[in-house]
Amino acid sequence: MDELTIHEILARALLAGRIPAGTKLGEHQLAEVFGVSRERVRKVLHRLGHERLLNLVKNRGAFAIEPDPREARMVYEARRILEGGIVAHLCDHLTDAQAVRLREHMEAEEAALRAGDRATWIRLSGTFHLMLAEMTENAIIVRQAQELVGRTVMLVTFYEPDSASACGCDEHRSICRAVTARERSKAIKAMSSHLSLVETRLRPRPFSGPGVSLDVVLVEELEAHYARSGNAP
Amino acid sequence: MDELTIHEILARALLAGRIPAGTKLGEHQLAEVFGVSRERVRKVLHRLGHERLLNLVKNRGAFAIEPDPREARMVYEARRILEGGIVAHLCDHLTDAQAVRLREHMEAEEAALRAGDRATWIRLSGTFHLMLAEMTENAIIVRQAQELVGRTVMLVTFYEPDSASACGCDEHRSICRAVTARERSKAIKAMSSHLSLVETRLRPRPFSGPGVSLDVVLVEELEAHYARSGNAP
DNA sequence: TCGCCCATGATTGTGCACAATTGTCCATCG
DNA sequence: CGATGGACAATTGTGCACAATCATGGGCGA
Repeated sequence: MDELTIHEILARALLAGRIPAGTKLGEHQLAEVFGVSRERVRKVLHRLGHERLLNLVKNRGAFAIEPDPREARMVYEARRILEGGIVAHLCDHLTDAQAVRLREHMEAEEAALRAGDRATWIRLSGTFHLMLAEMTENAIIVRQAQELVGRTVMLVTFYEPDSASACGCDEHRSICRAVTARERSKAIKAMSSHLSLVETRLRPRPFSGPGVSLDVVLVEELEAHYARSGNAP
Repeated sequence: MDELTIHEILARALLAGRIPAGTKLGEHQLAEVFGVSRERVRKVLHRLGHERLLNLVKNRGAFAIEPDPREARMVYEARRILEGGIVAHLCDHLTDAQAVRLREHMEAEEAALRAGDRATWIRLSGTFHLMLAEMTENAIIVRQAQELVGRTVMLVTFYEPDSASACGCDEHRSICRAVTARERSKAIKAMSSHLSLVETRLRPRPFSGPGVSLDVVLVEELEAHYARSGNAP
């Protein structure tokens, strides 16, 4: 069991909201589940803490972060600023090929929505923002956008555990129109109001039961990982 | 010697370009200089590697990153995107108090330039961009901007070891004007062209001699740290 | 009965010793 | 003379044992 693998599994589980907020991730516990030594787990935990996916408390342990409304507002505002910069940049640098890719993506999104394929629609809707970031062809910006989008997904799964709503299609459409028309100010405003709308769709979640135990979740994630890439225990 | 202190000293030395690019930072060596155990240094080194201030090579060690032109272009473009988003945001959210602070900063910059106080001017010129980021009052954006500005400083000290040039004053002035006038598109263009100008001022450095040994540099940084905050060995 | 204090158990932090990997140098062979 | 192979030295990675720290619960006193 590689340490990169452990990191990937935990990060994926955290970002997908599989591990309830506030859950304590004990070093010994994780070491036993993954069948590795404690030090291996330690390094991964510290790395996840540095990536703001876990709360590290000195001499207490690592806990899955519990989003508070202040942080949610901060994340969404950061996205408005960063992604506003992205679309402004794209207004000046979008290539024809990228414009085609954008249009194709929009059509796929709308087709999935019309066809009632909710799963596909949610997935496409989520990758739209990352797609815009990738079109800057700037690794730094892509990483920053990924980090923010990841934290957004955590927020959504926390505040809306059931509905798992996606972005509005027409809002994406208007962003695309503004970018391809090279209208900088309009693109920024479209992106900003779109993200604000997404933010207002968040509702304070009624209650968050502990659900199943952490061990069970981790074993599930472990098996899911093996199912994804070469099933070798 | 706290581990946070070690991290701060090394980060500061790296960002200021005091440690020549490509320098190997051996764990045993650092442990001896700081008078701590090797594990303490290890953790700091890994953290610095995760912050992209060091190149970590498995089973080889940690090396001060050597900037290549590709990375320089990437950093400056990322700054154009991010800081473009920042000024666009400020166009809509700048308070009167912030506008006053901006104007005061500009006047201080120009005063230092007129007075020939080069050191002050360079410092003020460097904090201008961070000041804009802080005015978003968003911790995430501030951190991202700090990271990019830090890497820029590294690039500048690498490519222009002697001149240590700063930003152009009138360029800052025009950015301020556009922001306070709430002219979004003009502000973005001003920031973008300003950063492009700064980028073109970089010259491929003629030669990078090894200079003094790493130990000497570190001891200097250590003493500088003690001089800054409570001189206790 | 309520509140405080201390002992105890559990969990994380740290130093140390050993294992693994890599780079280098020298000898030997083609 | 150049190339290749192996052994050695140096450095990093890892597991283990112990120390430090914090929550918990029971006992004692007012």
